[in-house]
Amino acid sequence: MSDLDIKNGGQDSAQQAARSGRKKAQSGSVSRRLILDVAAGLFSEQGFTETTMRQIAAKVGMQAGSVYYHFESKEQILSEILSIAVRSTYMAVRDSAEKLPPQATPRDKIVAALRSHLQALHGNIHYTSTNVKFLGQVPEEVEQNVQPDRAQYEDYWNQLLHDALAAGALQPNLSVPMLRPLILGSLNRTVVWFDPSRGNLDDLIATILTLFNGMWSRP
Amino acid sequence: MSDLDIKNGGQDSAQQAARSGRKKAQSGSVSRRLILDVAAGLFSEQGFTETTMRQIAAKVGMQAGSVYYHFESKEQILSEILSIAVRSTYMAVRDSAEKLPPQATPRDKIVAALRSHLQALHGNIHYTSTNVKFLGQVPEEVEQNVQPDRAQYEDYWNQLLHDALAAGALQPNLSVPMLRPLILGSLNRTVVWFDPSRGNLDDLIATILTLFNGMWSRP
Amino acid sequence: MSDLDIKNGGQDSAQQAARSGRKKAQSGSVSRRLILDVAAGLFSEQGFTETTMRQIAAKVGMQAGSVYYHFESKEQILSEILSIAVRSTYMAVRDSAEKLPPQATPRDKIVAALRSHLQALHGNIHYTSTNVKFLGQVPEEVEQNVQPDRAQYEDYWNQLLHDALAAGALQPNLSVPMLRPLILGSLNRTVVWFDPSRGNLDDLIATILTLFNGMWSRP
Amino acid sequence: MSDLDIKNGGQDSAQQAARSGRKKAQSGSVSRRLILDVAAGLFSEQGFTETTMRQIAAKVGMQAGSVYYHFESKEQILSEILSIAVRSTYMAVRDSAEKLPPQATPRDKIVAALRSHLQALHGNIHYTSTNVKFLGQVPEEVEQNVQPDRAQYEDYWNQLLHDALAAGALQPNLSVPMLRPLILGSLNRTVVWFDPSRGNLDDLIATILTLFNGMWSRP
DNA sequence: AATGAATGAGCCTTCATTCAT
DNA sequence: CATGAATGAAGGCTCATTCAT
Repeated sequence: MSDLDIKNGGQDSAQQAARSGRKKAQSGSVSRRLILDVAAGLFSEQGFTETTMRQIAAKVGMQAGSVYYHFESKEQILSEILSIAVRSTYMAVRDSAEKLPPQATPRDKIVAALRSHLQALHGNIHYTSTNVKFLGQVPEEVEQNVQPDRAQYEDYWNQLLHDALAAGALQPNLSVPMLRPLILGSLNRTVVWFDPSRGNLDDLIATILTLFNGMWSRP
Repeated sequence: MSDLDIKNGGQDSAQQAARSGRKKAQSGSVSRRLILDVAAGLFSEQGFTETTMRQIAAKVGMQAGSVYYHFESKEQILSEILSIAVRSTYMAVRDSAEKLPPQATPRDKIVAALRSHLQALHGNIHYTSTNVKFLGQVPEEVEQNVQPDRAQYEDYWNQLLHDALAAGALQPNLSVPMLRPLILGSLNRTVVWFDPSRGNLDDLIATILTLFNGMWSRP
Repeated sequence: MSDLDIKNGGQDSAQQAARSGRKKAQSGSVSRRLILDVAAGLFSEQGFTETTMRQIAAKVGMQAGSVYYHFESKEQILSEILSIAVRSTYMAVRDSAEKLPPQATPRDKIVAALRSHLQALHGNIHYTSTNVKFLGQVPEEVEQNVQPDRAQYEDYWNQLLHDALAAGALQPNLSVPMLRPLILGSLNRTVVWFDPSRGNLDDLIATILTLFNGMWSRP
Repeated sequence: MSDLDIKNGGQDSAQQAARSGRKKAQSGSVSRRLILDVAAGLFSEQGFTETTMRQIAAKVGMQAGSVYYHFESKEQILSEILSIAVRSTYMAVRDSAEKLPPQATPRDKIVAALRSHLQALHGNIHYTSTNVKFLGQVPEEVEQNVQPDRAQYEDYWNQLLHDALAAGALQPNLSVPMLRPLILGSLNRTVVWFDPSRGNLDDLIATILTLFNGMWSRP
């Protein structure tokens, strides 16, 4: 299981529910989203197992049993949170890299992606930190559910790095399969120790860019 | 709560029991150590809450109740695992940095510490990954118990980096309070994705040193 | 901790639920009251610690876990039983003493209280004997909960006896602080050995009045 | 189960152990008596079930397992405590009543017995209060063990009262089967509320004699 | 859509007891 | 005599989940 995450956010979680055709309510239910938000907050603070359905329900303002009208299980809630985290990060990162002017170099793209990943991470912290903190510790079934989303995002970074390597922008002795999880893991780990309300996110980004400066090939 | 941890861990107490040929009292330590090893393995794989005392006991080959002869609670087991992880890592890192020849530069020391931290991390993976994965998610009481050990290790790294900064070895715009958790967090995160049985640890170290090359001041 | 307690107990809350034809909320009270009744019976027969939640639940016809929907803990159940015992006894005793005609003497009041205390005691035996048997042996927390109720009832008897003493109805050398617990203790102890189904309660009362006849001042 | 208790003290508890012929040590072991004393203290303070073998052992200064060298079970300990309580009280009461001068009246005897019972009760409080508090709540097997001792003591009181009744010393309408448990119950209950370190035992006796003055036939 | 009530499986922990040494 | 270590049964309690209303 490698380190990478987040993106593309939730558009087909509704489809998913539709596909599975079961009773539950669809997409846009306000309650549904509220439950996800509340759950993401609790999961990221206390952990998945440590959070009870009753806690979630209480914070949403309903009874524990009522949550089951919107979700089939606690795991399904987690599953959707993780998907949202991965997809939304992916979308943000890809957008910021692709919207660069045509003359942007592979290095420019990577830098943009890096910055954007960190911004998405800390701008959506309940969802993303749930995702980051529980990587490799979620129930089998949930993992399988998010895996495709993760893979897609990983692939995007692989491509970014491959392009840069092919263009001679990276130190030639670097290997993408080692570099990608290393970079993403470093970024993701900031979720554990960096508090945007106490430190400046731009400072963090600057520090990371300085530290990682060694990856670029010397001119 | 910043990111840092681990080393050399725990073999001592086993050796200790072995060395001291004392008949009784220490013999129990065998069970004790066995429980810790087994628990560390299960915790790091499944999570603390997800691991049951019965699982631990079964793997050790005893009854669940029997574990309580050796430990007061499940939390105490976790607490000791974390302490072992942090302290052993600290010892290993400090030893490797301090045993350098006198003419070693601050940069040499940091490089040695980095390498040693990673080796300790992956050489004692059950203990260290329990520590790394659950940073910030352990029960209050346990956290308080390990906190002093964490702080000591953090301080050691702070000093290492401050010395280097004062000696002009680091980029002058880097700040230690940001750099230290960033570096340690990056290293620690490898616990989640790097598998020494599938990749080469020296390759990982080399890649990290290349990536982090940007932190040193240019000659 | 002195000796005193109990009365008229608990039928109220049932009546209350019945009276108020409210559809919901109170319907749960049926289970609640049933649990209290069953628990009181088991506690008084076997003891608090000796009684298991599973036993209570089984006799009520539910699962052990279900009891926790109605009560927070086993101790809370005990706590409510004791309160019901003490309060109901108090109410019964006070009512019977206060409803006497205006020309009733202090001695008449005490006799009425005595009789009423015994009737409450044996008319609500599960609750009251739980209270009597465990006096001074209940968990700290529970004790604190019932203490105010006990104190109130004790005070009532103190007043009864003081009035009689002041009116010259009692032997002048008797002291209320010694007399009150002695009398109430004697009455309460009947809970242990007197079985109304085998002996006649009025006979018991008559015997007690004869035995205690020494407390009144000789004409 | 009626109310009555205590006497004759322990003489054949040794015989008992001998009879049962099992491994355990006999009679006079210092440890044995120490265990009984400690256990009696803990039982009377905390209750039987609430007291653990480890607590007893710790207070005696040994390991839990070691207690089993002296006693076969926790219940056996309780059993012996109860026997000691009942027998020692019986002996004290009988002695004080029988040592009266020949011209002593039945009433004199009863008064002496009453006084002596209270003195034994509060002079041996750990044993006697264990006995008094747990009346009717001890395990079946233990109850059967003490029952003969109880019966013997009850019979002694029955005889005392019958003699007095036959001699016209008591109110003729009193019945012994009701009077005896009532008297003994009243006395025993003092165990719960009377603290000899805070009140004077002679005052208590005087108060009781005044209160109970109604039982004697009027001259 | 939501709730009150209950289920049932499982968890951590306690504790009397056993037994080889 | 005594202990260290372990057993195994049980206990209080939690919690995801269900379901009739």
